Amino acid sequence: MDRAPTIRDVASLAKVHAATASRALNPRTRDKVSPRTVQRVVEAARTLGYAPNSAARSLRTRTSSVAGVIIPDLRNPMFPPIVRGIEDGLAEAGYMALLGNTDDDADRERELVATMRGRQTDGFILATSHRGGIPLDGTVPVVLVNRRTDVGDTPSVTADGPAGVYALVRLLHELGHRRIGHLAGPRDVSTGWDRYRAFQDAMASYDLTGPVEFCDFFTEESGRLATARLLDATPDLTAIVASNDLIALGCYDVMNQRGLRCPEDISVTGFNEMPFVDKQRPSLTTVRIPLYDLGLESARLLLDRIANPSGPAKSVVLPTQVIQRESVARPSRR
Amino acid sequence: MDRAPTIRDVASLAKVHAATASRALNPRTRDKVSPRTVQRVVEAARTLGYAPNSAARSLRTRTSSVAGVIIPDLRNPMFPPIVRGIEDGLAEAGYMALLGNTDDDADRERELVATMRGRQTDGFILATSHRGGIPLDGTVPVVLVNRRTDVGDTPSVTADGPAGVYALVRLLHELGHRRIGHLAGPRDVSTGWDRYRAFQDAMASYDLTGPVEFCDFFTEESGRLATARLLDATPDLTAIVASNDLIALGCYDVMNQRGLRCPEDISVTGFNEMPFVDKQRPSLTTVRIPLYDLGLESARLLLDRIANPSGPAKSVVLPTQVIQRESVARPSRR
DNA sequence: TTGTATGCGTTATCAT
DNA sequence: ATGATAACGCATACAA
Repeated sequence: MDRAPTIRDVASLAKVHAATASRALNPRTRDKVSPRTVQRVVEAARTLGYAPNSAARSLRTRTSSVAGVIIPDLRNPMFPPIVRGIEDGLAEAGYMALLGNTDDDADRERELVATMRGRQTDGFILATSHRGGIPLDGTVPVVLVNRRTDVGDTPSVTADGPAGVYALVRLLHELGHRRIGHLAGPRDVSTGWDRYRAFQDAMASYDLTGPVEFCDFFTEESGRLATARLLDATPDLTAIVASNDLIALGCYDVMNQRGLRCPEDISVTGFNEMPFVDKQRPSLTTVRIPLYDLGLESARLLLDRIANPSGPAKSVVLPTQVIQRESVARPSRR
Repeated sequence: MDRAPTIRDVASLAKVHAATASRALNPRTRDKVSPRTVQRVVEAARTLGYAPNSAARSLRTRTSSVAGVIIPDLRNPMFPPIVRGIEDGLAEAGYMALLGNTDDDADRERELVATMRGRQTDGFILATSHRGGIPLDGTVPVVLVNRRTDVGDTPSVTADGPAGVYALVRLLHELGHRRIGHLAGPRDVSTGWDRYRAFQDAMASYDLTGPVEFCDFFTEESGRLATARLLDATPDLTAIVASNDLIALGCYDVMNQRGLRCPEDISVTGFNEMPFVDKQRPSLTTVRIPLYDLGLESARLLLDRIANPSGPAKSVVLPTQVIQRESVARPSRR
């Protein structure tokens, strides 16, 4: 278990000075070295199996080729595809991801950011969900994925949720539904809030208004509670637009408990196609969000920000797609 | 955008030398400094918002408090809970995880390991699945999670798959099934192979033998292909034990296509409870594997190995639990 | 084009 | 108990 070769070992094998070896090995400075020397150094590096010590490099250059990725909880099925996209995007530039889960705890988030900054993270991708400010002071590049802040000075990559909501409401309207309710997401989460507003707008465009109940969280349990309130307040609904799939599944549960059939009695739609919702009973109509691409684009945007920190704070919006399944049908007389 | 405070800033604020500040801030050397000095230094660090520069620390100590975690694909629902457990386990010791996906490509795996080693990774947790050797030379601590190698000199954390298979076969036998088939996982994956052997053993213990078809991958598509072969070869089966849930879902598909009902015609069991299989049609009987705990224990085991590299190569086996649902029933006359 | 010198921030060793 | 000093490996400004 002898020590790993350093650049001095490479240099002495190539019979040059360490500085020259460094220049020869770095693509950016390679043109300042004669081709023959480059050749010798590269050869020496290969035979020794040299790999640069990234700690030393980080210390010297103040960069690490590592990005911090902070999400609420990897077990939420939204995030694995996003994170995978992020990693693939970062890998395109030789970057790696340092992953942290906050469990939606703002203190934990601040703590993670601090720890990661101590680890020389070159930038952050935040997928945490609150609409409030971000725990960063603008001295380090940040990209938001699947969320925006209200003050729009942070680059973000989001899906066009409102367009998806419009499409769902249009679908239900075309099927003949007029009494449509909404199970909204938390008010302080940008995606939930955007969908709520889009729902109101879409309904208004058909000269309708619909009852709304807000969920405290994007969970089945919150969905159950809100569904109960919604059905108690407005028993004659024929369709329910849920702010995401988990809430829709909670809605399924309450409907089952109450002996209401889907879609015969009430049509239900979700949002954010989750794995296996096509195999639910009934299979769930939902909106597919290009999660992997959201991650991929956010990584590219971050790399762009790192390379060019003072550029404009671009935002990227990706299209969504309605996936119609068994959970919606024409309303029946009730 | 002024520079982050260094330990010298902390030291000068606390009116001590940098070396003393270092000792005061490091829990391991804190007892070599007078309590009053520790107090002053800690206070100074807090007021400055000091966070140690981990690149400098790594360079000096040759450790990074970072572990490499290598998995096939985060989008496989097995892995998010495992990775989350790993991260929580690592966090207990101030470690973070550097995550890499191999897509089951051995070259990619080697490449990732090399890159991560260059980043001063203190150890590795491998969740990749092949039974062959690992791409590491024994100079760096490694723990396998949810897999074993055939040469048992690498510490591992696995679930007791064979016990789960036994329990499933016993359940089916008690319900009255005698013609039970197995959709086995890939031969070169330890979990699949172990379950295959456990199936044979369990069947033999009831003086039965059952037809087996191997899947090339743990996917729905592989499950569909193998199910078709199994049913073609042995049409009179009353129960099918699938090597995991995805394969079982593929089995559902083929049964649907062929007009076979589950469980009326054939009972089906999965393995590795995946999210939402309780909401499938019919809800799937499966074996729950403590994925989060698998990750947590593997992190602890790795930390143990890092602290004590020459100790024995412990392996941890965690219990599994059968979750009985609608997909199994007494066999009907056919 | 190449060599020399220096410092990034931390901690281990030695001296006080 | 604390201070002084050096070294980890690399990249760069400057000199040659």
